[in-house]
Amino acid sequence: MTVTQEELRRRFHRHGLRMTPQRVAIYTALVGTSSHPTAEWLLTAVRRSRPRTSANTVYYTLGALRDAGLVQEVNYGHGSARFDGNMDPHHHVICRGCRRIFDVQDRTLDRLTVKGGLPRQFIVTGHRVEVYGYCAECREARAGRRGARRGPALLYIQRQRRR
Amino acid sequence: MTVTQEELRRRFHRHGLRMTPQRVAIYTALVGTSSHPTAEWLLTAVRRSRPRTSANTVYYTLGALRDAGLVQEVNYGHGSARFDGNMDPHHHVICRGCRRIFDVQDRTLDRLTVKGGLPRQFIVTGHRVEVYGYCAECREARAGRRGARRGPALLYIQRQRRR
DNA sequence: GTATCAGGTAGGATCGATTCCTAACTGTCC
DNA sequence: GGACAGTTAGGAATCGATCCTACCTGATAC
Repeated sequence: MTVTQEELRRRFHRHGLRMTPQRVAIYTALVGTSSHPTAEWLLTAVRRSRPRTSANTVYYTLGALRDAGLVQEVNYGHGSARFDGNMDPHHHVICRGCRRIFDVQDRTLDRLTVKGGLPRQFIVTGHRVEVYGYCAECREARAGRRGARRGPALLYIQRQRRR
Repeated sequence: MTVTQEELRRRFHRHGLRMTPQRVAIYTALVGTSSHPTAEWLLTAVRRSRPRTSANTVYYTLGALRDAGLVQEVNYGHGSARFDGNMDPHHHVICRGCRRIFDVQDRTLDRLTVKGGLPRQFIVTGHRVEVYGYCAECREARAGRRGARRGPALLYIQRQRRR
């Protein structure tokens, strides 16, 4: 997705955010990818055009964009926070192998009914459906070591060794 | 929930886990609460009976229990990982104010159909629904500063009449 | 156009959760 | 009872994220 300079100005202005080269770079990089990048990925991306950008700026900016509702933070544990420039209603499919996050646009998931008891007087502001599994690339790697674990596979993610 | 010594032995043994006092303490503490505690909370709990238990042991044990499928790790970003001794299919309600996590048991949420395109050849192993909002205690604190941000209406859940 | 200044940036220090490393310890099985 | 792989403790190291501070600069008013 691309955003015109004018639309960019409007979005930033609406939330009282200054339009600096760093912010424009960070925001457009984020809106321009569907890869749900980490702050570090964005830092690297931004440094291609502005090598002296600091990590601090990326965190500060992402925080500001998040608070303004221009961007959302999606965390599934396991290391760094991920960010998503797509603010349209959508849910996520997460590969347990490579940890990639894919988008799913599905109207029916946007409207769910909770029958089971919510906590008393709980006000619902939103919800999110996460689908877990294995992408085409990872299913093969997994096919080898089959049967080692059976599981209510749902709801748990194997931690990846940090390298 | 409580677990007999015998059942405990069976569960540990099934996964080739040794039954040490530390592990028993950690596991029973986790199964005995519905508060989705952090590793640190568990460390404090365990140290009441075994003061010399190290943080490392808690992490190591939680990792082992998680990998064995006896426990699940539930992360919603914001600091420490949370753990859940409840392995029955259930979903979570998260208060954006105090960050508490409540359980929701709802059969209909366990069976969702994703119509929107999943990535090609993606194998689904599970899913989870997270409901966000504000608990009774936090809604008041929030009532003051109303209207500052409107949420993306997209993700909303219809609340069904409580039986 | 210039001044003004709150908001933004850089860079280093710090924090906090988690993992790594290593040596000592101990359930479990034979 | 002995052997040994799995565990534990404790400290060091790592890494993402935040804090602190001084400097800088868009945006607005003049």
